Amino acid sequence: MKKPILFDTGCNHCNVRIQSVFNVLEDQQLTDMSMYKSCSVYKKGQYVFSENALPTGLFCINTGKIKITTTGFDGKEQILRLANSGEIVGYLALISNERYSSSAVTIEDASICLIDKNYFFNTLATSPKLMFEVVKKMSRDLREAEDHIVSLSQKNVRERMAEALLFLKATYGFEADNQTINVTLTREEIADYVGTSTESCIRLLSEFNQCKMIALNGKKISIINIAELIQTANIED
Amino acid sequence: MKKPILFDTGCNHCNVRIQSVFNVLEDQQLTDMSMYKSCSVYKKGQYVFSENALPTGLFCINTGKIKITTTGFDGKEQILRLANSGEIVGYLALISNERYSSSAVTIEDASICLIDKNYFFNTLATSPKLMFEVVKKMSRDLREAEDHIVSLSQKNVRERMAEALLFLKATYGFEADNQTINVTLTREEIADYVGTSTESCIRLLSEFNQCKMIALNGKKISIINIAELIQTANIED
DNA sequence: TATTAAATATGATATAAATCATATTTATAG
DNA sequence: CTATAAATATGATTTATATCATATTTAATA
Repeated sequence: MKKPILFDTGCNHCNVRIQSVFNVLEDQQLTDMSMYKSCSVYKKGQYVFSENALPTGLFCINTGKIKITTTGFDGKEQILRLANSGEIVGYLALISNERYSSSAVTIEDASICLIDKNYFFNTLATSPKLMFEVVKKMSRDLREAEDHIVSLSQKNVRERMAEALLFLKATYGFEADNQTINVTLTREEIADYVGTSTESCIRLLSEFNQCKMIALNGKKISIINIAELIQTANIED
Repeated sequence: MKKPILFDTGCNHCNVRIQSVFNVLEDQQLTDMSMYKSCSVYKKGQYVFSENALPTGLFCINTGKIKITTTGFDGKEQILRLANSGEIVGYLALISNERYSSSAVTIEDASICLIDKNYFFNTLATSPKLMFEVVKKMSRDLREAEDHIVSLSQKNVRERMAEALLFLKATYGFEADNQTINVTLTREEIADYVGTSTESCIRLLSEFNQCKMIALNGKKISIINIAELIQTANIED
């Protein structure tokens, strides 16, 4: 489980700190934090943490993308959340002092820092600002989970698929061409997020492609007609 | 929107404070809190707060039961959470400083306290213990939401229905007879939690009844064979 | 580069569950 | 206590979507 430590520029110089919950810390606090974290490189598909393991700290994504998955009832994978650089992952089990209820797997090469548990808790206790940021992060995640529940309960697969594409765009943005979603997922992974079968996922993507709502290029998905995609997703206003 | 204030025994004497997040406060703090809260009586079916409204404080259930619902895409109701006495409700919008994304409706006569927003935030800022309790509450809710997502994604209606009955039992417990679930919901409300149609809900309950897993008496549901219900729910171990 | 495995694609079929329809029972309100 | 509405119950029908099957393409690995 040892990961090669690539670089250890201090957290105060971290290029994603502005997007992270640690944005509220003082420079000195960030310098201190550097001493209680280690940064590791992960190849695509590697586990960052695993279901049932005990947390030893908080993960913070420096570069790369991660999926948070949990194993369902017949071993079927469920993607609960997708995370991008700057985001913290694995805070739930850490804070509630439980084993991980989900796993984190890189969906592309990544470098991820692990902040020591005790150090994090101490900082949390002495920095109400940081605590508040963490709480806001939890609020967003909970709100997102609730939206997901409503979708799964009330929308059909077609609507959820359109919604998922918009969600991917919102999470990872576009590439330089301003229309290709900046993440590479297999059809099966998309299906595992949408809550459908891989075949249905493939069929719907291919249908959206024929409707000229999206364009497909291997695993890359481009959004051509976002207005129609929003309409297909049946989003409230 | 004025509610008759029934009683105002201080929070330090509150009979549900032991189950609540405020359990960690000192007696003096609870006495202080009493001055910044008002307690109101609600009849069954009344709104405690409504989607899109702005929070003015934190609700804490003294007696009674509440459903947290959100309106889905064709006006269909989705039950996101069920709360019992001692629980705080409406904390998400309050903390993240947003409008309510869901409504709270009493499912039986209730008395509910409203703790002033500013007072709550001040207490939160000065009591790391309370903050930690709130965070733990959020963690539990998020964890529960994630479990719900996996169920909705991967289980069929029959499994989810069995799971919902076990969930109701876990949330509200049994009545004195030790087998009747201590809450009264319509079939439609159960369907709105499970994510199915009212008819399917009715059919499944009636089927479970015929299988002698449960017994039905009007709206009251008794669990007769919990082992088989667990098996039907397809719960992991 | 050859070989194997994984991912994508698409058709055919089965089935779970929604929808529609209509009684019947139980609440609610006048 | 009666009238009216709401909730429960069940049958018939439709439909969305999973599952099974198999081909093709793409990626991984030796």
